[in-house]
Amino acid sequence: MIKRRNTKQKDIVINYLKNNTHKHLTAENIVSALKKEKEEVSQATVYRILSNLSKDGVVRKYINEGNKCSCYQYVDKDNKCNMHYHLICDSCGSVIHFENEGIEKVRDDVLKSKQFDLNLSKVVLYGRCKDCLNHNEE
Amino acid sequence: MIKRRNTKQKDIVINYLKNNTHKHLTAENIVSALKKEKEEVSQATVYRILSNLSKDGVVRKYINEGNKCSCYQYVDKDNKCNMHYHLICDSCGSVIHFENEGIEKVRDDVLKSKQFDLNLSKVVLYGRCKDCLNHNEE
DNA sequence: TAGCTATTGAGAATTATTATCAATAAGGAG
DNA sequence: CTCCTTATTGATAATAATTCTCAATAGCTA
Repeated sequence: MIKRRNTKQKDIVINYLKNNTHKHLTAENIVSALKKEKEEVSQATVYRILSNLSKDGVVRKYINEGNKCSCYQYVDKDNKCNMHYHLICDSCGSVIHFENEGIEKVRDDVLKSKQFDLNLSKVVLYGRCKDCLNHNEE
Repeated sequence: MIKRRNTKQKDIVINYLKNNTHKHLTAENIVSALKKEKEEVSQATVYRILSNLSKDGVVRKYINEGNKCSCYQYVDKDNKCNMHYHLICDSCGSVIHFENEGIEKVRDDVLKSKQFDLNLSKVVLYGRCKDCLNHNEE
């Protein structure tokens, strides 16, 4: 395992993420926000830091919520905003938020049988939304 | 809604997908396989056809199972291979297959409350695998 | 303080996917 | 069957998110 060092740039990025736990931020969002705040962190470094933080479980990476780029969010267990799930329509790409306790049962099963700790705040499920079921539009 | 036309190219791609329902194929996989079979379908067309079929629900698109490119699979309800779920480790990217009936309860709830038809054969859940929980490696 | 090496910055490189646009062909109307 | 509208195709350029390169810098540990 690689030993991480604490750097000025890493602090800046983490700090920004901590102040925006209610948002899903892209790497580009972060880069331009920091530029506006005159914080000096290069784009490549932001990508690298996000990649490391994601591996370390400090931030959560969301892929494909309609966009083609990934979003990141600071992991904050006390934050209500983290505790919704996402339904994504395979047909039109729309995203619906929902809450459901059934998935917690799944988590227990997975943890026991597979020894896999399911991240409940990052559940993304696919299917077809009401509109697309009705008119089969695109 | 756009009216689709039946074309030689579309038939070729669908046919190939139907003969490989047990695999998760990338666009590139399909292009090169068809080239090997001397079938004449251009790369751009394969991408377009896959995009259309995905919107029409004929194929299922999987994003990010460790790779950076998307995979496609023909939707075949009688195919056992379609009926497993995926656990993806946020830390190391490894993919674990599992089966669990608990998710079907979630599906019922979502269908009732949100009128969203959850695709049970495309459930991808994130978390941390046993190995990463133990040694926190990357 | 010295030394090892993780990290950074700037820019180039990579690569999956989409857009462009003229040519072709599907399929409905007459 | 023929005409006509327009979806589709192919070749290629364009796009854009992310990764790579590599020399310079700066954490950490001894």
